Amino acid sequence: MTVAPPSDFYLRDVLSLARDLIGVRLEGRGASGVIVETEAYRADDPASHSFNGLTPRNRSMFGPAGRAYVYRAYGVHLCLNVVGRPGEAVLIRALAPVEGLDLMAKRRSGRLPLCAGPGRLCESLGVSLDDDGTDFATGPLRLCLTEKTTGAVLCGPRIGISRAKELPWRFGLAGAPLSRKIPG
DNA sequence: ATAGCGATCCTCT
DNA sequence: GAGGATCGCTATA
Repeated sequence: MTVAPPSDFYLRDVLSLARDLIGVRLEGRGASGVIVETEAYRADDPASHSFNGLTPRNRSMFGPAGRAYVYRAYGVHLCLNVVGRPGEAVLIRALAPVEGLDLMAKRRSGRLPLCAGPGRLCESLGVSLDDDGTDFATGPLRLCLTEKTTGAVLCGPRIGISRAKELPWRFGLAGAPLSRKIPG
């Protein structure tokens, strides 16, 4: 039995949301994993896709909370976000694989790691651009609070951005398979 | 271990 | 026309 987060789970400060998504299970298309790494992108944040206002690409960031914002990065990979308050979102950067490891490996053509990295986990879960705007309670990708994994949560600077690099808005579960180690 | 680089293409200026 | 919220391969140490 799975329990979706209450609707107000997403309607708080995005830093708090990013921190609390650590340990939550994400399932999609025959595979699942526990979220172990996230990044927060705030409305007043120069690194956020929403910083310059509503555009066709980022419209999901201004839509209802608790939905997906999926975009293509570097013309190659996909990245998956959880939408919070208007203009705010949490990038899912790594999962600890739980179910459907065979399917993940097949989707990844055997390349490792399976889910450490935003592009990798999208490939493992079969995320597509069509998932943009879908609801995490009822859509093809679901978040489950059941048996939330707990542990020490570290934070450090975000990865791969050129602006607001210094802000410690990346969160990771200690000891988990992260995309990159968090110092400290 | 770390660094460099190409892939690939869409979005926004 | 520039520049990515990345990844995987290659080279050098």
